[in-house]
Amino acid sequence: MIRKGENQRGRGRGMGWRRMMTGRGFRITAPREAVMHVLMNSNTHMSAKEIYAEVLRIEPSAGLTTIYRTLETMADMNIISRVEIGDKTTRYEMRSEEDSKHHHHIICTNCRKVIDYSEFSDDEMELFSRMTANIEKKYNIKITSHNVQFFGICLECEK
Amino acid sequence: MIRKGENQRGRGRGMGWRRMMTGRGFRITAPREAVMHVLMNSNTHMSAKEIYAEVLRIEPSAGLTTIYRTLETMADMNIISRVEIGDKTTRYEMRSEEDSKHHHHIICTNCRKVIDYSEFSDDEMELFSRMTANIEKKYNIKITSHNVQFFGICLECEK
DNA sequence: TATATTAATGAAAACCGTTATCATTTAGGA
DNA sequence: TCCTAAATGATAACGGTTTTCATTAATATA
Repeated sequence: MIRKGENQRGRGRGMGWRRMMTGRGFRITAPREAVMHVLMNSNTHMSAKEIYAEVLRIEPSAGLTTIYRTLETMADMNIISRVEIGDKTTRYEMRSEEDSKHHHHIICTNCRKVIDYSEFSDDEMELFSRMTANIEKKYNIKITSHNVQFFGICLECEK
Repeated sequence: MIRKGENQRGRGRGMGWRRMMTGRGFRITAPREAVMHVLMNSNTHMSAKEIYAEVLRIEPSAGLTTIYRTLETMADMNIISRVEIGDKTTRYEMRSEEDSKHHHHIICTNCRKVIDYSEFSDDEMELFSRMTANIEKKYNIKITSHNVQFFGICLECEK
């Protein structure tokens, strides 16, 4: 059982979510604590069902519906990020200060494994902001984010 | 009714699909003709259901299942492209010679409208091939394709 | 601290895009 | 023209997600 406020690995980091929630009139509940706990202690991109399985170990009475609702809420508040990798399952990952460092995904089209890629060179950074600016001007649209995926076949699947 | 071989807008272009199919032992059937006809005369990214609705006007006896199978087949053969825009529906677009020019998508997160973006400057092109090479070396993985999406709010949704 | 208010929850059913099953039809080579 | 495997269409199944609704519980307030 988790005592509220307690958080081994996530101490300090990623702790702002409670304030973000209460600040917007949302309540701090046991299922929400559990979901955040799981996500903060995970370094992979988890599906709702995977998160649910972990949450059950902490909050055995939790329902899958609530997991979906919590993830939706958290993502809308930019506390976590949705990750789409091409199968029709939405995955999620933390987005606390440092973790939110912008990154792209490398996806194995065979096993759907995902590798994060965040070592952007200066010209990569610059090019993307230039592309964004170009698009905004040309199409008169406000770009809020972008998503870059590289597809391939990973080592294990290759052999 | 469509006569086989006839194709107003798609004349010449995109006509190679029959050969690609027969060459690989696939048969030319009425539903397949209809799906290709619809896609060749469309300039938007259509879902299976949208394509089905159009196909019914040409081949009223066609079944939705066949549409899904045809799209799957065509996409696997690189005759058409799958387009994922974040809702969980796969969309498709033609991929004949000129049309297959590599392009990215700008997606309105409100109405899910998609704008194609294909004006790649030389340094954009070069940067992407450099990124690809970097990733292949660093992660020892063979990259086969990439996907770039820009998200924002389109003009109509903005007002 | 007790209470009232309303957000949040969990169970169940509904939903929606897509896929599997299977008997029937048909394209295209013999 | 006939044969045979490929393709089809109807139906049911599937998997992820959302809706519904009665119940529970977090927090503002007295």
